[in-house]
Amino acid sequence: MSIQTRRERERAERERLIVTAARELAEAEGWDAVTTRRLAAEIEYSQPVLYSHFKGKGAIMAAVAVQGCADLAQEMRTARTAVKGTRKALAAVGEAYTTFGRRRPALYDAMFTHAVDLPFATPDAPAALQEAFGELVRAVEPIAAPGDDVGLLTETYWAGLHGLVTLVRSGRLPEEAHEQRLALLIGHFTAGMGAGAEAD
Amino acid sequence: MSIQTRRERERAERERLIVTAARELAEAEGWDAVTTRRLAAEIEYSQPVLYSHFKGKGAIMAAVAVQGCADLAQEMRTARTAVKGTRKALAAVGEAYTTFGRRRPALYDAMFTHAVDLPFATPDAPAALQEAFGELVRAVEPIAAPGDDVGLLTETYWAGLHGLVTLVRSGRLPEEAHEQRLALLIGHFTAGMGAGAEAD
DNA sequence: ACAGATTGGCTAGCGCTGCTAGAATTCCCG
DNA sequence: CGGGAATTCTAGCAGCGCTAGCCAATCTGT
Repeated sequence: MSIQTRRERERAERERLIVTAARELAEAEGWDAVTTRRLAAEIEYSQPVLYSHFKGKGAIMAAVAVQGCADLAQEMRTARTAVKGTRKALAAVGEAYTTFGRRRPALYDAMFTHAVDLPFATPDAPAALQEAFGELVRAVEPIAAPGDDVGLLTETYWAGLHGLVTLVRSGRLPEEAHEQRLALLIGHFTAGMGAGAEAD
Repeated sequence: MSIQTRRERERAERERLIVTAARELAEAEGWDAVTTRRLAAEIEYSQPVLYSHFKGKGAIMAAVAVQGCADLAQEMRTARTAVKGTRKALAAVGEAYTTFGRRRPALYDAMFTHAVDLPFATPDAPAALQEAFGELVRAVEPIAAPGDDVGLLTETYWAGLHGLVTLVRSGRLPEEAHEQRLALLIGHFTAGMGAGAEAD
């Protein structure tokens, strides 16, 4: 039994190594540079080893994406709990989200841009995904009007943030006015709130 | 001179043929199916002919994207002028935009998702791009508050629409509640308007 | 402790991609 | 009708994701 567990442990560690190498390579040189040959060289094994861990390159990217979601969730939580007030919390989370997307573009692409067959909006989505979405929900929920569906409202806010990130990153929108656009988005989502709800 | 012009005319026609074939193939089977070999077979020429017209596959996709922008601009204009009232106009354009994105996903990807080196937010952007954005501006401008920068507000609205389209299309958001999310987005963008501005 | 079974990794290769050099053909003009 | 220019095609390069089949190291049963 000890031998079995040791092997499983080593195998799990190698799997972690693959995912880490893929993420680092992608963040350093973009996903185009992440080829199975290059990745195999990076982990100092031959190509077929990758396929004994993952079904293919897409599955490796999916694993990186899940890891990235955990990172994003943590950054959003930190941002949200660092400020006081519902309006500020929504802004902080929005800021954290877009900053993440612009600071770690390759990771962001794996998570939200590239086609990747992960279950997303279902109960059997990976925990990290649900955590990240949950952070958004916690920020949006306080600004929802009485009759609003919080889930749908969160998804809509998410879409706004995602649009800003992707359009800026792909050069469709100039980078410089990003903060102003983000402020506009947040402003419109908090416009319906009661005026005296908080002391700014 | 007559011969020269005839050749140029034939050449221009073949270029149109390439772009059309690329668009149709992409819309029928996705961009992965649009290989240079396949495209060459489709137009009944050999591969290198493509490279005498375009710098590479990316340039062909860019040409398709520009053509798509013209289509989108027209559909948005039709939608906008078909209704009366600023709020309804904004909704109609948003609806037209997202419908376009979901009805012609391959075209939409070439325009707004895939990396393509087209000048976007500059004066030397292709006319079709500026037209499409101009249609958005015309719909957003009436709902802008006095101090607002209309351009930035339009970009923000665009980002919201783009986020909705891409997240739904990639399976990150369930398709069914799309209309409700769109209504939420539009609602928040028109929330600041004076109540009696129009008769619904 | 040793023979046989099993696991696991590697070499080599398939079919495909975007793209291009150089041969071959076609066309125009004198 | 022949020479020169423009144009198109054949053939191939390097690299991609992925996999079949061999080979060595390891574990198991006696």
